[in-house]
Amino acid sequence: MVYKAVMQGEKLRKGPWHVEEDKHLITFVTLLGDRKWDYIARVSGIKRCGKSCRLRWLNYLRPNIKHGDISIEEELIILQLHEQWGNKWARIARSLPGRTDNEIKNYWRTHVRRKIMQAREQENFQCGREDGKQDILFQKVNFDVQTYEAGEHKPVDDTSGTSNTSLDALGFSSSAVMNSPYEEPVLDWVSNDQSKIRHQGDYNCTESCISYTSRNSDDNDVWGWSDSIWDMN
DNA sequence: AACTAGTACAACCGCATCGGT
DNA sequence: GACCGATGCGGTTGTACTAGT
Repeated sequence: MVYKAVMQGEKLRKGPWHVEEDKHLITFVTLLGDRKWDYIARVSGIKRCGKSCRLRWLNYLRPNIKHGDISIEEELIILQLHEQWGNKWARIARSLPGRTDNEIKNYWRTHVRRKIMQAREQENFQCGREDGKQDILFQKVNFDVQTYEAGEHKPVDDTSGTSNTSLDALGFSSSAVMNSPYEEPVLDWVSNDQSKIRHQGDYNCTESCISYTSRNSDDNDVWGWSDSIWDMN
């Protein structure tokens, strides 16, 4: 592995962390707290800069970090909050216990943007499904493409008293959402959705044609858009 | 089996902001 | 108020892994 192991200044390491480094870092953060990173880097003997130590701790070693797949609830929250706040990953991460800004950012880039591009490719047949319906998340990512690429985000209108989009339409049972640690954000998103659709000029569909296709099965490949069609350059 | 392309994600970099002096 | 180091944040890069051919 040649992860550009360039030494910097006085032999500061770069690249992937070794188990021993992790152990060292955990020990010293436990002793000294997760604040004085330059100090920790110096006294611990870890040949890393404080910044690198902080990042390793926050994104990987910190207790209560959730590793593993982003759940559908979490994804919905990410979509909603991104729509509200734009690329404020740290802020979004605070609404998702155990998830880091880095993880959410990566997830957005690798999963959601791909869907956005797919949505864009299919713009020509919006609402063009045989049954006259359009996938709800398809609509959302289709919406997000404008806000993301413009580097802006539109505040979500207050939707008091507007919503009735059913959770069932999103493929969730109400109880599943209610029992979720993310209950509020999910419900907020659901309740906001109709007004968003109304206010979004590019939405061609009304709520009457909203549908949701389940992600977690082989039968529906709404998420399985193949090929990387997102090109940053 | 070997190669290639695509994907996931850890880690780095640069800039902005904060806090102490 | 200016300076400076530390910290936080978002964007980007590089490598490992996986699936397809």
